[in-house]
Amino acid sequence: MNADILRGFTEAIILNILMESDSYGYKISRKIIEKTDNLLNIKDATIYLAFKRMEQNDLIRHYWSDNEEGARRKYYKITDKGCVYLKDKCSEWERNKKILDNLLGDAYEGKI
Amino acid sequence: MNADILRGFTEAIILNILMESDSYGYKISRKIIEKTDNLLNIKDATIYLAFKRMEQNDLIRHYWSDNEEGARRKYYKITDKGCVYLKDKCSEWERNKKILDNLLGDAYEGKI
DNA sequence: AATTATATATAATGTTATTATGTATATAAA
DNA sequence: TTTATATACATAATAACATTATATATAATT
Repeated sequence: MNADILRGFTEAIILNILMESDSYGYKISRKIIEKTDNLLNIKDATIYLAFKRMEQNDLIRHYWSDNEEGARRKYYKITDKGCVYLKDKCSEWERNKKILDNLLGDAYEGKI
Repeated sequence: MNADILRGFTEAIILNILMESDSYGYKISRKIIEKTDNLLNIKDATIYLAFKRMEQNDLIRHYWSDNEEGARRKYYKITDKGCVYLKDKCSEWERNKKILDNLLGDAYEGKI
């Protein structure tokens, strides 16, 4: 389960989930596993580090849930700046897909 | 020109070029620029570091060109192991493309 | 009572790309 | 003829980010 190709896109993945609804670390972690049918498992630490970076850059903001039962949850909400960032990252992904398809696609076929 | 998405795929890009013919650092660097219409410029140092790693892992082997005129050139040739590695990386790319398309594709549309 | 699931957080480590820097030759421009 | 540019290789220092390891804490299950 090598997530190295997704390097630099962890934040966009998280932000896209936050577009659906506010959420928190543990739930996002589970959601990624579920959405990718267990093919991608972004580690907890990776997510919390991404939260930190994103909040510093004002892409997200947090609030604590006030539910008495259960462990406390730190919810995150995407900001306007976060929306713009996500949009840009989606464009970047489309562009990069074409580039890498082009660089990996032609010479290889049929030669092995 | 952010090449961060290509992290981990520099070697595959180089190997794919070496599938066409043996080549050397400077030429490969130019070829990537040409092939991507100047959208991707992998730095010299990145290529030479990749050469080093790949030769240590027996994915490529070098020989010096014997041309008297012009600066000397260190040619690289892909090995059988390199071919297998490239094949695996291409599969990984196809897999990761689906994963990231899935993670970026659905919630975003029409919401901004 | 012990284990598992839920939940957050940080330090240490590893990998890889970039920048900066250095060497050297050949060709084109001034 | 001197200078700049293109060709060609190489390494050290830096930066970014993902993972592993580790720590804490509560709730639910066995």
